[in-house]
Amino acid sequence: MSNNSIKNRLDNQRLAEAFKALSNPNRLKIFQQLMDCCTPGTVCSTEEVTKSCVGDLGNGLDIAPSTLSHHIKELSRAGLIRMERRGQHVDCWIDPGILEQLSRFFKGDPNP
Amino acid sequence: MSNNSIKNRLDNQRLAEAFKALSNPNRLKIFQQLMDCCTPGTVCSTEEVTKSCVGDLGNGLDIAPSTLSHHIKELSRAGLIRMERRGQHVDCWIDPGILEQLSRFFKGDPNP
DNA sequence: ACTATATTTCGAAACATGTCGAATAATAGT
DNA sequence: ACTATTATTCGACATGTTTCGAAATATAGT
Repeated sequence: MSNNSIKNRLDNQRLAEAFKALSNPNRLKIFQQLMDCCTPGTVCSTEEVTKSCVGDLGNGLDIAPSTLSHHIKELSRAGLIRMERRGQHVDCWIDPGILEQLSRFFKGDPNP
Repeated sequence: MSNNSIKNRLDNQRLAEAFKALSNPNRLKIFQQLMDCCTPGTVCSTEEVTKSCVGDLGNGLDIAPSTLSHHIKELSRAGLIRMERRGQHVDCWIDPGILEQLSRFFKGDPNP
């Protein structure tokens, strides 16, 4: 079976990694915060808000900065979010397309 | 935000557990097999097929029966699948509604 | 009762994860 | 250069997960 025929399709391994990234309550909260504040492909901080996404995403989580950094890196390695340095800060946003792909997986679509 | 806080934490917890259940490649394969063979709410084995779902779900996974049993229990504890004994076998099927709920989560719909 | 098949429970070993604090790097503004 | 802010890396420790094999349980058919 050529289950990799379509490039955009998430195979078993990549899917499992995405779910693993979301399996930690703190990481899931970070992801949800990004879902709330960022439309896919758009950087979280607008022009007038110069705060860093990384720092902001720790609000209400009660974890050390090193732990926050680690979680965000995990989300990035799993392909769920993107990050880019912007001065002192590092902006984060949800990978464009990943929400659609994961949503379709649970619909049982043969072409996620 | 005060009563939402508790509600969100519970939702967050339950969601994280669902994703954790799907974070293991073998468990994900089991779940996908159930997605393929079972429509939600319908027992996998039809009248003429008297095979057990639990035993069948181990096909092609190369894991010990005890490991398979453990994984299926995890999927059940996470609320992703249902199981019921039927004679010697234990039938498994996907929890009706869970696919819709998870699909909607990634669409950002405000839905329990 | 005995046997065969299907599934679960238990104990254990190897490995992975979440978390922290301390140290380090990157950048901006004095 | 110095300092402040932000974010990352590192080492460490406690806890959790994956997996197995052996033993136990459940059920059906003889």
